[in-house]
Amino acid sequence: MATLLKLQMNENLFLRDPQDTDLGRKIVHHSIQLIDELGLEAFTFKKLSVLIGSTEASIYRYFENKHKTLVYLITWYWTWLEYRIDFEINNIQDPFERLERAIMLITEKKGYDHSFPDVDETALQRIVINEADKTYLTKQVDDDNKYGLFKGYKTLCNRIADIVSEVNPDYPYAHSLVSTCLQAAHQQVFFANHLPSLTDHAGSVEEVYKRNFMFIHELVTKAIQK
Amino acid sequence: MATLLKLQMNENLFLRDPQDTDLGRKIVHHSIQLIDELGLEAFTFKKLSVLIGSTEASIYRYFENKHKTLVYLITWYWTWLEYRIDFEINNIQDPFERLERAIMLITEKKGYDHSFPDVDETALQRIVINEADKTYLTKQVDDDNKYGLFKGYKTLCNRIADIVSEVNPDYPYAHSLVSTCLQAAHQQVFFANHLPSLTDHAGSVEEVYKRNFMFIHELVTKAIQK
DNA sequence: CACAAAATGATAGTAATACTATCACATAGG
DNA sequence: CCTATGTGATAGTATTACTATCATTTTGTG
Repeated sequence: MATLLKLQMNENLFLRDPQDTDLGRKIVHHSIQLIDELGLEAFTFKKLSVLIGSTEASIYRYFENKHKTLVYLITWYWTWLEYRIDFEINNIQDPFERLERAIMLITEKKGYDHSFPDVDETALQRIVINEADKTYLTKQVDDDNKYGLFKGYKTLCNRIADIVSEVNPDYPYAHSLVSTCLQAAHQQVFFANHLPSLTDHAGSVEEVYKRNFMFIHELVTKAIQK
Repeated sequence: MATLLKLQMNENLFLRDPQDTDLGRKIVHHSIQLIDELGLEAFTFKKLSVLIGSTEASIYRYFENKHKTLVYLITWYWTWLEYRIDFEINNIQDPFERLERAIMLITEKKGYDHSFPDVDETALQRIVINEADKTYLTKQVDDDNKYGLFKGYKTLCNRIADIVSEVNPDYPYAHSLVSTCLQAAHQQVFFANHLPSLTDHAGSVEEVYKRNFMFIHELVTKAIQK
């Protein structure tokens, strides 16, 4: 039986902490379900309120708007991913092996994590694939950044860039390389599903993920080779 | 004096060809200006119609909705970029040099091209940086793809992937590598402007673009090295 | 257990958005 | 000249993205 855990989230992501109440947890759980099902554009607080048998007004007490809700969910995912990387490479000494494990974790298909019963990580990974870029591709990106809304992503990126620098301290593009690979990790899956001529990954879902791991692993390895 | 040119666009991108009439050209010209200024979310046909002294109804006769308008503009950019690559590498024999020129063209900051007087390529490049991913990150991506709306992007990607394969026919991820680099080419600029801890590119605008060229050039070169 | 405080629900209302429809007017080409 | 096409003017609708108010329920604390 897994230990129940709670990830610490930046307070500017919400008005009332959704992890603290029944309604809050319902909002998180069902917004994942509904964004996955409808996509961000068709997702509304009205539809969500009907789904969970509550009201728009109540949901607005937790999240300022649907954009902040998305940023919250996506940030939760990055924070969770960083936690999993930390956990897994904790007692590995060899920097290169640490890097390999990290690449494995960012490129693998996610399953349900029993430590977080309200979050369907499989659905959330699909949301990351389809919607994550929309968190920052807005006119308010600088404001949002000022309030620390992207700290989860930046911390994750820096964490992995540090490992890159452990392997090769002279490689000058560690951050660019990692942010590029984090992007490719989900973008290539999207392309394999919808615009297959933009990738070389084909076959079953498992094969796509496996091939994507090999592509990114090789890309990173060669890029930072001394 | 430059020759005036017209890029052939997929007919499913519009209801009436905006390149054929005064109003159409005004719509293209000012939608670039307005999306650049307001961002896609705040851009509306109402605001555009006021700006060009026309009406919403008239604009709807050219484009089905603002999403299609964006796809049209972004596709125009990819088509233009491919034309420029073709033009520039036309009489270069060495595959590696052809590839280098292509990477230069996808990563360089764009200036105004007098062959297309209605299009402000500098503003359009900013739109590509901020909004391009939104063309396909939607629930209707498969429908849109069926109607050929992404052909411009796919053709460009394949064109460059072919050059990659000329340099190294055994590299198995030519398409993935190119789509990843096309993405990085604008994403890294966005990060340098708004989320600088996600890149290693800093300094003046010119330095950011130059460093990004070097990053991507090195990434590709090492990736496809035999 | 009582009571105050906090959370939720019910309801209403508003400005803006994303369209669609209709009809009149302009004009451009054959 | 006259017809077809394009454009403008105007109106209307359902939905969205909120905000506000007040009643009711739940909860934590003394």
